[in-house]
Amino acid sequence: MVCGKRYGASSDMNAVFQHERPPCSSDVLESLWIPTSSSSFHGSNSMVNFENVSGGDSMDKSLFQPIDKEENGDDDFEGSLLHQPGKKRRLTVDQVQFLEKNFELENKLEPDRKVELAKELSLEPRQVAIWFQNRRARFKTKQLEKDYDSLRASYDKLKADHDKLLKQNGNLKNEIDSLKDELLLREKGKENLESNDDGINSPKMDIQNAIPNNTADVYVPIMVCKQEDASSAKSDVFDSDSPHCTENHSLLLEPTTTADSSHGFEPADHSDFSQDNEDDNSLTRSLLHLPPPCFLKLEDICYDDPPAISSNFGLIPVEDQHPFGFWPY
DNA sequence: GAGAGCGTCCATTTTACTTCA
DNA sequence: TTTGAAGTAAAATGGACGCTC
Repeated sequence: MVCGKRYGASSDMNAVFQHERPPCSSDVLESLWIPTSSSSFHGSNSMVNFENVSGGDSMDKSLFQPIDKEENGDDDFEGSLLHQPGKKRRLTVDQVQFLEKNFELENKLEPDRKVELAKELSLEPRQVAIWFQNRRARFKTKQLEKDYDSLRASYDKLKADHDKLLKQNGNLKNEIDSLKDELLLREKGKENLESNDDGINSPKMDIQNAIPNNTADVYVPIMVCKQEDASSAKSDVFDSDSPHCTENHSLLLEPTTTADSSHGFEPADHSDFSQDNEDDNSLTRSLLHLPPPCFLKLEDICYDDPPAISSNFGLIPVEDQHPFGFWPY
């Protein structure tokens, strides 16, 4: 339990007051409930100016005296609101209003202030203390309700954002799957094409013939490109009559200078491929089983417009490569 | 350190008052 | 119009706990 904690005067007190009314619902008493937000106060002890609480000089202290016997309807009314054992009386509108003003200034009650308020209102100090205590409880309840509403609104907003992100994630996954399917279809079509063309003048034969026997020869470096780029590039290559078509068969392979390599090259670094799941790796492996690339001796390559490739082959970031695997410049 | 006194907080009860059938 | 039950809000109570002396 936390004792002695102080509730600071909330800036929302007016809002609180708007929802709270004095314990009176009769028309006569309701007409007396006129919240005054511009009342002036005096004194270093933050006490509400008695005259100003209920509308100025016209309001005298009689309003804080016991209400009329007939209005009260109490036969044993003694003309005082001082505590009477066994009798519980509701505070008058003006008393409540006066207390509200003081509560707005300071929701804690110092002993001196309590006595002074009690004297002003013709109440027992104990009654004033109890009123402040109950008022703090009501204020706390209101604050809890407000906090709950605020938290609820935040939660709803976060949940909406979360659901939106989940939906976007699902859409992206679907897009990835569709792209994978498309890639597989292209690979299947390629294999079928190769099986039909197996024989003389097949690209495979050309490629194999183009592989030099001397692995120590200098080969044209290769580029690594995106999976889909490689696929599309291959399609273009095999469908093309371009004299440079064979250059692109090395897209997925890197040159190696190791003399003991049986083929003179090794599979390209797969780090640039999607590594999210095993499917991607299997796709990559399947791509590696495509027709061997064509390696040309450097001196055999003729460039109409030689690119500055010597330092970029194999180093070009995947993202920066041309989508079709051709020279990016 | 123990304890009395006083305060607040909290849960609960009591009471006043309103609404409605 | 009167009346009593039900509901509500506020006043008050009692216990637990913290702080000071």
